[in-house]
Amino acid sequence: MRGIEPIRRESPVARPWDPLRALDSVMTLTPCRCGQEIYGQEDPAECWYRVVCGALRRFAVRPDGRRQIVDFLLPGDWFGFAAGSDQHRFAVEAMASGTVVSCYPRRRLEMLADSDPRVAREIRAMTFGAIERLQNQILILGRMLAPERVGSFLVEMAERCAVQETGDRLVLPMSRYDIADYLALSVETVSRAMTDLKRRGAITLAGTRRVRIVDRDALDEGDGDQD
Amino acid sequence: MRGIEPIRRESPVARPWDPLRALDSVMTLTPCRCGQEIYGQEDPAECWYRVVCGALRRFAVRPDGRRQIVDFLLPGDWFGFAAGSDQHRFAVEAMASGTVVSCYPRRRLEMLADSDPRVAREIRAMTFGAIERLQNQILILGRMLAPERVGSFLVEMAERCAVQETGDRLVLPMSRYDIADYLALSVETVSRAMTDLKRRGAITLAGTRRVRIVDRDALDEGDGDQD
DNA sequence: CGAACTGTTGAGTAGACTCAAAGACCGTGG
DNA sequence: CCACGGTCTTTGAGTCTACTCAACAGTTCG
Repeated sequence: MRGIEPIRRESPVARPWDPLRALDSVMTLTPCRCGQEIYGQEDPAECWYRVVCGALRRFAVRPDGRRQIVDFLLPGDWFGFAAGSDQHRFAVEAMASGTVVSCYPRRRLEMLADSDPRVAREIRAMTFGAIERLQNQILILGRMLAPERVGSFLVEMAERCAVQETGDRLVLPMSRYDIADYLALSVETVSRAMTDLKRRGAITLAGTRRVRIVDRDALDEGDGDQD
Repeated sequence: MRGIEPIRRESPVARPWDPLRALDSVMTLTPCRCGQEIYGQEDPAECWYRVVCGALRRFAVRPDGRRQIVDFLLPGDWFGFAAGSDQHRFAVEAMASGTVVSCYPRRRLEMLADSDPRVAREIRAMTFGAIERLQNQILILGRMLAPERVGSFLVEMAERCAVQETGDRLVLPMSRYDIADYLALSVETVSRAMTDLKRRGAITLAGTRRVRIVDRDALDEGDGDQD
């Protein structure tokens, strides 16, 4: 079972009390095949989820059939808390084999939060994390040029994957199609932008998903005007 | 002092306990001139805020000088809770004269939340509201054609302003420039898209900010292929 | 080994951006 | 009250980016 060990985003350093430990009692683990649906668009929202390992995509399908990805979910990320409503607005699917998520019955979790302020704090922290991801995506979508968008996307992924130790080497868990549907670009444009960044010397590629970030500033400042 | 009466988004119907009442003790009211800054990008995040009346924009300014608006804030909306960090990532400015916001010291609010689960619930509800707005903006930015984006933006504003009673009549609190910076379009394109939707019969305009939605479906299905 | 999927590259087109200018609207001050 | 300056808004002309359609290379998997 290599590569399926749980990963905690926050390193488990001397913390007086681990909120996740307390939630373990109401949690169930679910392993997923690649492409497997966790829940569908408009399914009832009965559980909150947390990525243990692997990667997932959260998306909506428009009436015209176009798919729009709203979030990529990595180990440690929470998802599935529909805003107030009892219904999901987006579907969630595993992008990698060996993905495992933990499920927390919503009612139980809310009861726990009512009885223990530390759980409530943990829930606040998790929603703030979700807000940060959404804001980052909006900033990325606000870029006008395709290489800028792809570049800042790579920077965000690098930060989320915490690749400081790996020397800015990064393995993308998603396909070009996924990136295209996340950035609101066509696949061809994503591919061209990658080639562009490579030719420009901002990144190097080993295979299609193994990216090494060479010039971080060139990436998120856009393809810009520097020489 | 006409037009400056507080507006609650949730109608104050028979609700056993009003969480906002409990927060009033730590709250201070701040009236703002049009264009006035509530806080700046990277200011320390000491307070959370709530819009009492008026309208504000939340935005970032890029290194290249372009402004990107991340959220429009209307009466009842909370803002200013920076994700975990002690620093804001965006600036907030009033868009209308007669705007009033209420400020809640962050530490105090968190202490209140720890001692009263109903306050914690209220905070959860408010963050879910923020998440919903961000997701809507991502869905809008995901549209490929300018008239689609402007159209779905108008639908969202109509829903947020709760114009059911006014017969789909809507007064935009923001300029074309603000809309452009929200939709990641140029001002000219926003203007052309408006004229387009008008010519198409999806909306009518009285002045520049008074919009009447005639054909809602034509708006958020895009400019589409129907006839 | 073939089929399906993923990824890259090319050619042509359509939509959005920039630059430019003119018209509408607003608040101010004479 | 009206004239004025400034901002906001609209429209036009030309350029450029990204989309679509198409073909081909590389990979994975049955």
